[in-house]
Amino acid sequence: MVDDELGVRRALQRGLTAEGMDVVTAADGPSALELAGTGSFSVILLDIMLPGLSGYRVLERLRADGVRTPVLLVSAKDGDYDQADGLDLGADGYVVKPFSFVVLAAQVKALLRRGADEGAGVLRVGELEVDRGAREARFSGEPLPLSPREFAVLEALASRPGSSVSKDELLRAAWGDEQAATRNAVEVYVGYLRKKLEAAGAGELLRTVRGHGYLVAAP
Amino acid sequence: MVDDELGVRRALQRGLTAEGMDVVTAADGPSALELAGTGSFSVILLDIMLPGLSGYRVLERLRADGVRTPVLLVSAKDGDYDQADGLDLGADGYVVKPFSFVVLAAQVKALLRRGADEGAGVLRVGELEVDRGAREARFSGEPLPLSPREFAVLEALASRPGSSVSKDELLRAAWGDEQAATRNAVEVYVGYLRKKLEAAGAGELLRTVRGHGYLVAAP
DNA sequence: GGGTGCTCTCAGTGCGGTCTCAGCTTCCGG
DNA sequence: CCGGAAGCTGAGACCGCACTGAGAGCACCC
Repeated sequence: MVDDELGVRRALQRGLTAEGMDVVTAADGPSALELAGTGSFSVILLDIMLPGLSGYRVLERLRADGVRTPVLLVSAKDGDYDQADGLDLGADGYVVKPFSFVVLAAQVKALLRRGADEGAGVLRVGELEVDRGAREARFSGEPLPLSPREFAVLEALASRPGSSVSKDELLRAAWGDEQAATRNAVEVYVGYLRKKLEAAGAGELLRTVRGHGYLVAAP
Repeated sequence: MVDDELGVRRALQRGLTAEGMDVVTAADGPSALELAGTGSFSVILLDIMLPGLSGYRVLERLRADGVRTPVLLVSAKDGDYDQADGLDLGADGYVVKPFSFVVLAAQVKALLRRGADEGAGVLRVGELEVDRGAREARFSGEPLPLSPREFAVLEALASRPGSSVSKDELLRAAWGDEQAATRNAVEVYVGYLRKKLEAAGAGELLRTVRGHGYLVAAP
């Protein structure tokens, strides 16, 4: 957590620690960069109003250095700085001072949760394995050759086993942009996946939830 | 979403709908209270500057009535009203006008996510299970094949077990828009549900409350 | 330049789902 | 016991969803 005011650091450290988090603080941009560069954090809470090196600059440098840690920006009350700018620079959230601690904690938790999901190595659903690191899928040990797009769709589905994922969510997860393709593209790719899954013996793994989307679950 | 300006309502409704949310609007305090009292919302977006009954009062009444739905307050730009007051009254977040839509959506999503965790997955009424994640219903373990509309109706009923739900509320919950269909459609779908429930052995689960609506309760 | 694999759109098909209508049954007050 | 209102239900028309095969466009590789 990066803030130049001692009082803010103390208060937030106490509050977040009470929520079960480990908190490390920094008071200025350079030390924040140094700490963040170690890559050993799950979330960075970054004040924009810092003496010397502003929070924007810190964020910019971090992203330029390839640090992907989620960043929650904290801004001063008056809107001289634009939230959209921060989000464009790669921030994952934005909180305006003075903020409700509950909301702040909720945002941090949401980012933590997301990070925990993304970081996981191998997803398993029944006999199916989705190896996010190797970008490879296997069924009962046998490799399952998938194109990049097919893999992305399967990954999105397998990350929420037993839960239905809508076509719009799949577009967002596997295409990145909801506008990039039509819903029919999703149907086509589910068709491809099914063909390959059935050939591997995974018949009923990928089910249709009519009117909503699809889900993967062990039979 | 409660706001007295038609333009704001339209803009937010379009934007939030594009984010995949179902939005119902109200223009003043009393109708907001009436709608919110049904308890069928995940988040309430509440403008403070309302003619007649202010947002603060609406919030106060809601909490006094035991409505726990998360509330995101929206204030005018100048700080005549204090955020702390709103938070003390039981608000879960605060956004200052003029706000960035991206930020507003992010806050709403954060609240939705939190609510989704709490209200997670499976509603249970006696032997009946309504799995919101998989969009599937089960009775004594056996899957109960339902069409999307049937599922939506059952979900709305099961989310308030033992409590009568009016046909208009069901229209709002399962059709999204009160005008989308007639009340007779509700009767028809309750009929479909009853047929399938009886076939599964769930006889008296779905009862009629003459002159009002329907309710599900364990026998 | 031809070949290959991937992506995505398009148009067509079949079927399940949705919803209205009209007639019927049930309920309840008088 | 009657009549009207509320609720129920079978029939049927319409519609849009899910799926599929064909193929165009594209990048990459010999």
